[in-house]
Amino acid sequence: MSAPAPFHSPADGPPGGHASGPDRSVTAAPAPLPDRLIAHLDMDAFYASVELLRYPDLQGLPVVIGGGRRPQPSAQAEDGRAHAHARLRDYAGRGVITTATYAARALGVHSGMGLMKAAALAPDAILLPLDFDAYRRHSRLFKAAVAEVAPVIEDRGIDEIYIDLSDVPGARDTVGGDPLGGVRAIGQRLKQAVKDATGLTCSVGITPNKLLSKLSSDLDKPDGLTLLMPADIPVRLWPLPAARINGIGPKANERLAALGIHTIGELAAAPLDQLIAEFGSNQGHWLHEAAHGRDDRPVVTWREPKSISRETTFERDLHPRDDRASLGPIFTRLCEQLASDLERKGYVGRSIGVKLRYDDFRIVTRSITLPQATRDAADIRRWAGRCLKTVPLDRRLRLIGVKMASLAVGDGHTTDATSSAEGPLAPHGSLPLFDFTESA
DNA sequence: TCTGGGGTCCTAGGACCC
DNA sequence: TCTGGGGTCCTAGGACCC
Repeated sequence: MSAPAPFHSPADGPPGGHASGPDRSVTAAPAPLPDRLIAHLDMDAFYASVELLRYPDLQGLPVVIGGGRRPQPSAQAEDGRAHAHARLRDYAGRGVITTATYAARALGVHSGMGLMKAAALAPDAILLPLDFDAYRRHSRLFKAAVAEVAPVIEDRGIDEIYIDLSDVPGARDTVGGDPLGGVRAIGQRLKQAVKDATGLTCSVGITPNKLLSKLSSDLDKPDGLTLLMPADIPVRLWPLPAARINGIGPKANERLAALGIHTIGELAAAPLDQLIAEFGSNQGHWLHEAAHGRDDRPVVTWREPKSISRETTFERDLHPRDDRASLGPIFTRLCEQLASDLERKGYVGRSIGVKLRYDDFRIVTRSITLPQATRDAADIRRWAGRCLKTVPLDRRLRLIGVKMASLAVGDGHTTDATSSAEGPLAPHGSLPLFDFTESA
């Protein structure tokens, strides 16, 4: 358990050894290589690219991957030709785009967009369902290929990784008078290894830290290789929108805009006091450091999971009372899936929680901590049911989920103490409460 | 006819303890 | 006869990311 905080608290102070401001000028001698050389490698339109390996005839066409829970309505016979694929216009349901090919992005659709909305923009785009097994297979392949070149890898999900190149042999070699020649060659080797192993392209950024590398891998997509060193920050970083910084989302971006801050350079020039006044000490300091390209988070090769969860969005909103007959079995199945996930991964947990999303998109959560860890499906179901009883169930639900936290490595044979308790939870207010968890 | 599923981390208040 | 003050655990909500 060595998960570092993603942001540096003010107590950590700024990382040492840096000049304090935007005062770099062109110098005659090349700057020495930084202490660390960190790569961020991002697969290009990953899910879509894996699908194009399978359907090469779709190359260059607008294709979106995504899906709802409904069967593809007009997926005709699987005769393997382009006309067999569903079109976006035929979709009906609640799915979102997971990945869009670059041709589809040119039509204005992007990941996260609802498929119904995307269909209005690009009705003729091809819609392919998700095939997670295939994506996981290719994910393992590209990560293994990278590990052959540079073994210190931090997993950031199915399609991206950080790689610590600091101690890779040759990384600090000067090639043809270029002090970055060695590290550039390693970047090219990484890309070639990924291509050889998977047939897929990726984009790589190499810089002194994770923050800058993440930004840089995005500067020349697809199939890019971008090196960015501290002296490049004013020219290459500061013109970018502040929201390009990993960790500045829509909310923070709006608050920055209200301060008249739109670019990373404007953020770098903002008085620290002003940022702290607006965002608090922690985030204020972090914003300031980030805008100056400073980040000393290490590349973390393994971390224990903190929680494991299952959730599902219904095809139509369900009422806790009227649709009790549907909700009960769905809820039970989520608990069983969660129990089997815990077993497969070798964890038990002490904190069981539920999550509901109402039809108006409001989310409520409830959780309870048990005296003993468990992974038993019936235990989970029982305690999650107790949590549900404390939630107002007075309007339709869009989503329900179950989560286990406070995880520990374990085999699940150490406890049965929680099995039959009637517990401490009191109903919430005076709202009508329905228990759809008990079979009628 | 908006808006998936699986995660991480932070904040903030209350309980409880020394 | 006010006002303590840290530290930790628990719970709920929210921002953000892939």
